[in-house]
Amino acid sequence: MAEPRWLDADEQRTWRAFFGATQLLFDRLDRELQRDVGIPHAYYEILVWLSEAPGRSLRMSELARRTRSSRSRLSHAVARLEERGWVDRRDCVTDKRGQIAELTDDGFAALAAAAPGHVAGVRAHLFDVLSPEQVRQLRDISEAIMGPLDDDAITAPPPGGDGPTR
Amino acid sequence: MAEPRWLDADEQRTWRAFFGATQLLFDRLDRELQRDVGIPHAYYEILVWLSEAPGRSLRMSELARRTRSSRSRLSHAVARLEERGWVDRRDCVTDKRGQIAELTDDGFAALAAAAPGHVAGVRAHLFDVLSPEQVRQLRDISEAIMGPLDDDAITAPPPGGDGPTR
DNA sequence: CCTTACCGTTTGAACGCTCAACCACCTGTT
DNA sequence: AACAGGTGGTTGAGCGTTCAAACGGTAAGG
Repeated sequence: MAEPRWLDADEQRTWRAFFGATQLLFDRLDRELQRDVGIPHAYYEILVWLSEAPGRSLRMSELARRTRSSRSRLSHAVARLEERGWVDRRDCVTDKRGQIAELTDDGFAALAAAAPGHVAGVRAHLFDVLSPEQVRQLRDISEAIMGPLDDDAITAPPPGGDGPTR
Repeated sequence: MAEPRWLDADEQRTWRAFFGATQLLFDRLDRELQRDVGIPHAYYEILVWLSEAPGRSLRMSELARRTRSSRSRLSHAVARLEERGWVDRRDCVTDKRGQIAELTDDGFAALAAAAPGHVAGVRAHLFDVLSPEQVRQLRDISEAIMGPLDDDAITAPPPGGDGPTR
């Protein structure tokens, strides 16, 4: 194990600010959504992706990919949304293993009711506190971070040496 | 409710990038920590704050404030860490309602073992993919976001903490 | 004192997420 | 045709977080 390279004072301040900002921001948005619509943000994302898809429907596996969710997580989530009557499940014709999730009219209505408030929250807590220049910077920074992580190898680490480091 | 001001194409791209980046980054760090140490990042934060406090101990309420956690959440978390033998609870002398959480030697050792890997992860997935200029920008952006959301800001950690740096 | 309101902390139920099975189906090889 | 290995999706147990309720302790006014 190599000697650790600690964060210097500047890096630590940046890290704490970044960590705190994202924690506060997403906590806040999640809480607002929970209060106004009664669902967590992850469920809202599912509704959004479905609403934007042709036929308001997507295969489970594709929906999982887009929401960056595990299949298991999505399965549980769609089950909940189905209980609420906001999503329907039907079999896939071309692949009998497949399931297709479709947004119901009630689900669409719920999303339409929720969206303005949520967008207002994103605007109020994010875009309104940044300059146009900073918004541009944030996009570049985010894409730089996302790039290396977005490899679809999000699953399991290679079975190689399992030393405590990594 | 007034007419919603939707996100334009640029804002949407920024929002999705930011959302995706933070989701991927924190998921990854959390997963690494869970695999290497067997605790979620929130628990790691508790250990860090305790290690930096004088006497390696803090009142529950103060610890909750610093970790931006609800009292309930912290209570559950400390109970778990206590089961593991990494934290002790004792009564507060000056206020009989109070409880004081103290990091045990085992807890300190666990943190010392965990920290290098975690810092390496933060470096690899965040700082190493950004230019120095971008790091500076990210700090400013984060502080701008955090400002309005942080109801009771946290003053810098008291001097003389003896913890392993983050 | 006694009351009333507030504060610090804990508790238990409900819920979302993770992880490790598991089943059904598809695909390629022989 | 048959089989092996991979893929799509679900299930249930276990854990962490939230929420509302509870309980003892403190503080301030009569």
